[in-house]
Amino acid sequence: MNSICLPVGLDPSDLDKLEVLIERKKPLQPRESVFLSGEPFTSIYAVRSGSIKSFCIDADGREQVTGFYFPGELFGWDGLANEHYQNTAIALETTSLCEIPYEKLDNLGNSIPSVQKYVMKLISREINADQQLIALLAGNSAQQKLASLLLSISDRLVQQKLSSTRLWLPMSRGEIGNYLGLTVETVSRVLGHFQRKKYLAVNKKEIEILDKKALRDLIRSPEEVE
Amino acid sequence: MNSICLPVGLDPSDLDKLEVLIERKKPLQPRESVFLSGEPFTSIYAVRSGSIKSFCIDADGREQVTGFYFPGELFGWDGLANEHYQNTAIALETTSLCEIPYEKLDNLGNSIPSVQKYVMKLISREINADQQLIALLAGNSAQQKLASLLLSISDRLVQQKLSSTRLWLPMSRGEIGNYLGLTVETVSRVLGHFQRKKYLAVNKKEIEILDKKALRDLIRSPEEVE
DNA sequence: AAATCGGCCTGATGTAAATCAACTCAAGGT
DNA sequence: ACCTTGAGTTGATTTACATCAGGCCGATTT
Repeated sequence: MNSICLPVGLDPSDLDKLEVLIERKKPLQPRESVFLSGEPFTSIYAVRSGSIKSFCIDADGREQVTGFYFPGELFGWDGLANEHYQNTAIALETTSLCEIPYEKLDNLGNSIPSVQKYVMKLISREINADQQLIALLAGNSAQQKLASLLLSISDRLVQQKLSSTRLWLPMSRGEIGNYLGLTVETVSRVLGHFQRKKYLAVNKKEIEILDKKALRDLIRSPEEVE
Repeated sequence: MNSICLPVGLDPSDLDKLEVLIERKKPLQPRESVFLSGEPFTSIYAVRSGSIKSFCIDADGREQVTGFYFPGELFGWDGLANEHYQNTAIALETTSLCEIPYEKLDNLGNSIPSVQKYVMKLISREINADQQLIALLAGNSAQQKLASLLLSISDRLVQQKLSSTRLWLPMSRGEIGNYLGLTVETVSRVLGHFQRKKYLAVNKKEIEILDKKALRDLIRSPEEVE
C-alpha cells in the first residue's frame, strides 16, 4: 500500500485491510472537479500527486477558498455532517487521487478499532488546520498571512518532489488572495516586497525561499519599516 | 438522558447506553477554565447552560478566540488529533457542562456502530462551523461580520431561555472583536451604527434584533451609504 | 465620598490594503 | 504577423478600519 495514500500510524496488518478499500482513479485534468458542493457525500480522497483546491460559494455568490491539499493529504471530510459535500473540490493541475469510500471505511472501522481511532484523528486534524487558518485570518497583516502560507506549503512539501526551499505554487495569485482574504494586487505587491528584501526569489509560480528565518520572524512580530 | 447533552439522531436504546458515560460536573464560575491548551485530551464537553469561549495563543503570544459555545453545543474536538487540547476553554458566565470521557465514548462506539457514526457527524459539524468562520473572516466588512455573528447567535439560541430576537451576549466587546478580527472600537461603532439604523436595540450586553431582514441583506451585499 | 479600575463609547488622525487604472507578457487563435 | 485573452505587475488614489486619546459609567476598594 502506498504510504502516500494513508499516512502512518496503523499496524501493518490493519494497513493491508485498508488497502482493499482504496480505488485509484485515473488522473484528473487541471480544473476538473472531484466533487461539487451539494453532491451526496460518498468518499474521502487522498492526494497522490498534484494538488487540490476546495472552496464554497457564500450567500452573495462569491467563491471562498477553504483549503489547498497536497500529496499525502486528505480532503472531503466536510461532507460528513450533512451527508452532502459543503465544498467543491477541483484539481489545480494534473492530479491523481485515491478514493476511499466512506461506507467501506466505516465498516472496516467497526471491525477494527484502531482504524476507527485513526480515522477520528484524521478528521480532527482538519479541525486543527481550519483553526490555524482562522487565527491567521483574524489578526494578521498581508505580509504575515503570505509568509505563513509559504512556510506552510514549504513544510508540507518536504518529502515531495521539490526541496523545502524551492517550491511550485499550483494556484493563481487570485486564489492565494481569496484564501488569505487579500486582493490579487496585494499578493503581488507583497511577493514583490519579499523579493526586494531577498526573502524570496519569485519567478511566476516558482518560488525559492532564500531566508526562511526572516519569514518566520515576520510572523511573530510585524515588520519594521526602513 | 438530557437531550441538551447529546442531541437526537440515535435509537433510544443506544441513548440509554450513552447516558452512563456522562459525568455531570458542578457548575463553573465565570472565567473558570474547562481545560487548558496543552493539557492531555480526555473528554469532550457539552454545554448544558451558560456559555464557553475557546481560544488559542499564537506564535507572538496573542490570544485568538476560535469559538463560542452555547447550550446544546459540543466542544473539545480539537484535542483529538494530538491527544492534547490545542485550545483553552473557559466559562463566560456561570456554566454547567456534561463531560463525556472520550475513552468511554470510543469503546461504546466500537460496540454500537450507530454511535460511532453519530460521533463522526458531530466532529464534522465542527469542521463546517470553522469553515463558515473562515469564509466570514476572509472577504467581509466589519458590518457583515457583526451581522453574521449576531444572526448566528440568535439562531443558536432559538429554543433557549431568550427568544430569537432578544439575546444576551455573554462575551465582552473585546472578545467579539478578537473573534471577528476587529478592534473593540470598531465593534462598538458598528453596534452604534446598527442601533441608529434601527436594526438593533443595544443595552450593554443585551441585544434586541429589530430588523432581522436588514441584517441578512447586509450579509449578502455591503451597505449603501446615504 | 473619594479613588481606582475595567468595560464601553466617541472623536481625531493615521495607515494598510482595497480600488481603480494602465501596462506587460505569454499563450492561443485566425 | 496580428489580434485576442487572461494572469500578473505596478502606480495613484481612496477608504475602511486601526490606532491614539479622551471621557463616561458602574462596580469595587478605601
